[in-house]
Amino acid sequence: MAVAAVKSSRRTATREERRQQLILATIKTISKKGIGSTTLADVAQEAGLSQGIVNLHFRAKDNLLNETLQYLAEDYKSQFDSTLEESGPEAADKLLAMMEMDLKPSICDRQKLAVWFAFWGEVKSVPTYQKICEAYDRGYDEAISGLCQQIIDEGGYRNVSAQVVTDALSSMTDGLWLSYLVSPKGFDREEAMEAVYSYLRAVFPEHYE
Amino acid sequence: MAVAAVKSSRRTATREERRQQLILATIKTISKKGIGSTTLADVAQEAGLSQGIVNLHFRAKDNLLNETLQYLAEDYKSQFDSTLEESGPEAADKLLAMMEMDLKPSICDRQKLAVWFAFWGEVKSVPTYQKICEAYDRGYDEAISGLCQQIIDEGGYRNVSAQVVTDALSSMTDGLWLSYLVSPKGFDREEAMEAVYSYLRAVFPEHYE
DNA sequence: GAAAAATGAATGAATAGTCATTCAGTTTAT
DNA sequence: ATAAACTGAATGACTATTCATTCATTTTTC
Repeated sequence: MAVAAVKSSRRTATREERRQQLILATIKTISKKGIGSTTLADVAQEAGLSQGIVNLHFRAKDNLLNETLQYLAEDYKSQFDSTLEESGPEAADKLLAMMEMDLKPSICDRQKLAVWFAFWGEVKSVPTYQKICEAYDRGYDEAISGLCQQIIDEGGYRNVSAQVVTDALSSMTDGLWLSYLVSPKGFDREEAMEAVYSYLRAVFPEHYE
Repeated sequence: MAVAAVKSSRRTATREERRQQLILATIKTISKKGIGSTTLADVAQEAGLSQGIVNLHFRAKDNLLNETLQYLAEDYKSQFDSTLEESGPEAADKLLAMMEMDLKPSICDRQKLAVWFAFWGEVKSVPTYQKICEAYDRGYDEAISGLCQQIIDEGGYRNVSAQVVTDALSSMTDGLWLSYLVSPKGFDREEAMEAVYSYLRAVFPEHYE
């Protein structure tokens, strides 16, 4: 008999494996029950582990939630970075690729969105969430406005501000996510992308016609 | 001595007065503590009333929260309706007025936004919230797309869909609200309005140049 | 028009349930 | 054998809900 692969039912895992497993269980649980009704028992059960496990690995619930938000932000950032790398070479191609990324199923997925909105819903009352979200927004903003500026320079567009276009585009994706969350039935990826595209065409006609 | 006005310390108020007072206290409390940490004791204290008062008037916490969301939606709707009435006469004026309304301080106020986002954060896990939000979105969508269609017809715009423009505009305001919530320091009403305006100018040049 | 009776709004202490956290003991890895 | 990971019952804090009681206001009675 071949050497049996290490079964996944190994009782002990490395600290990092267990932490990630718990974070994923947290995401799943929040998307099902909401952040307010997510208990540590729910998370432990979702992970198939015991009562006390979260406190063992995260010390306190606060921590688990902060790290979950951090995880979401990093997950987004990494998709964001690889999209930037893989697309191109023109700035206009990159910008379009970024907008498409925001609407593709691996990002614009109702489960993940529910978790993002759950955290956004507490931004005003939980300073840590605000800090994490603010940092993540800044990164996004810089990348997008850099691309917009390049496009503006290339096209010699007059009366177009990179910052304004960035505000418009990033708001639009957040808002489209909300509409998907609230009205999944009425949401249509193509139509959503068309909303973004209509703006790009309108402000950068040279590049997107 | 003039007849003393009935002091506001009257111990009993009508059912409706008390309910509204409690709803307002709920909004204030949620904006400060978040929906997850808002207790009935907090709400009662904010209202200057006693422990059991919420259950007396709303039967259960669920109910108070549902009615609070309903109240927010109606409050928005009424500002929305009066903006529509007072502006005009052209559809283009009305549309611009609606967009300006969404960014004026009485709507785009961090306290109210925190409460909206708190509810949106639970939309996926609380079906009642979804229903209320969906209905309110539909009303908004119909009004805006009606105006857009009128503008399109007037201007003879080709290749512009009223629904697509509506999606873009309504997403943009939701997203701008989020950016205000997350980064109040970095938010600039003028710049936000400019983002919306840049889109309007771009898709309806005849009307907004 | 005053006193008595009735009404129902409001209180706040008591209850019952939920949940984060702890920790003594168990299992697994080295 | 020792250390580390893990368990799950126990604990204590917190909170929604209930309810007997208090009290302001209105209605009725004489």
